[in-house]
Amino acid sequence: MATDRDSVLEAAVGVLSRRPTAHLDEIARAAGISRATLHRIFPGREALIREVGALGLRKFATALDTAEIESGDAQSALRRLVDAIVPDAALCAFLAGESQLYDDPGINELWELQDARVRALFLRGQQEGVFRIELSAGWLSEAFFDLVAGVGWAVQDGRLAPRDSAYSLAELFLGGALRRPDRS
Amino acid sequence: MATDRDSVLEAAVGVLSRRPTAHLDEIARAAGISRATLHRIFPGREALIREVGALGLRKFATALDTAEIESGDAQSALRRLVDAIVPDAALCAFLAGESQLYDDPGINELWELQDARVRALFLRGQQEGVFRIELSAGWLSEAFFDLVAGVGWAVQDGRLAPRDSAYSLAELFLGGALRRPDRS
DNA sequence: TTCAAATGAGACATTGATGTCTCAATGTTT
DNA sequence: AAACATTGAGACATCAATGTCTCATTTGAA
Repeated sequence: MATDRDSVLEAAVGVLSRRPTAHLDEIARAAGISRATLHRIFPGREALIREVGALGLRKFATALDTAEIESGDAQSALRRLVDAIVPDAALCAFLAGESQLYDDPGINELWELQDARVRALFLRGQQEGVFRIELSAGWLSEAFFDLVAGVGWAVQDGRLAPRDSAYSLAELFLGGALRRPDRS
Repeated sequence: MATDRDSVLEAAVGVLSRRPTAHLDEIARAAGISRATLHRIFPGREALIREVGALGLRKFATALDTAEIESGDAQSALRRLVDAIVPDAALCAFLAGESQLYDDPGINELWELQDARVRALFLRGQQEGVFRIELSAGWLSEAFFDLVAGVGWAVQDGRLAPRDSAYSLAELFLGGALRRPDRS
């Protein structure tokens, strides 16, 4: 089902999430195609970047669906989300770094939509008494995304083992850095 | 004491941390000088970026010094670090996003130095029984920096009130998102 | 095998940012 | 006031990346 376009986009992410200013030459080489073909698929750099962003948001939305974040208790939902999103953490890292993506109205709208779902998850968790209410749902949502992007970068650069990534993300975000003195 | 160069660099951070590809025109305007003068101070774009990076690392090192992260118990040290670094969070956001900065050996060495100090803080905290040992000191250090950068972005874009930033950062990182059921 | 489509390699033009220069205007020192 | 230094504005030249084109080669289908 992964069309030709998508496989090129995947390769582009690998390059662009590290160096957002990489030349088209480099992206084409990473995708195993020539610059000419790359240009035949995507009319230009701008279009390519936009498509990568759209792919990222599609995958993000799919992860939210897969995790069924609207169901069950909020903590389990968030843990499911972590598991679903970690494989695409590099894509999130790209989304986080490419702030100019959000100049595009279509992209921005799609982002707002997914972001609202995550914020709603935290709000729900706060109402359920699961998440802390001293921190705003907006900040929890933003910080979560920052950490997902951080995982993406760390894994790509080999500073974090992929095996550990979901655990490290979930434990730090949910439990914080402090050791709990009262683990019954 | 803030030389002319530094005031220009501060202005550059404001622009570059948002849009890393901003033109020199824009940076010059933000600094209130002409492109010609900007060019007289910094020989070129590359030099400017490098200087911004160096300023960021200098400020980061100063924050570590100010917070005396090598003294006292680890948790208090980290809280002092949060207070010391939050005013320069935008600079850290720039450092986090500009990965190509670390191609420069001088910059990279300076970064490694400061990063090692932060890692040592977490390691010490783990040995003191303050920080969780299930998460590696390296990951704690990286995640902390990710959140500092996240605070920088959020404050710059008006999504987080500067007043709340230190509290939000410290509480989330140290205590996590979960409400503690057993707060005696 | 043969024809059609897609691809890769490279040449070339275009474009936009950067780097360099001059000069008039402003500000500063003596 | 006069000499000096600094700045801003603008006109170029330069350069690197992108966009466009052609053509030989490969691939795939009939």
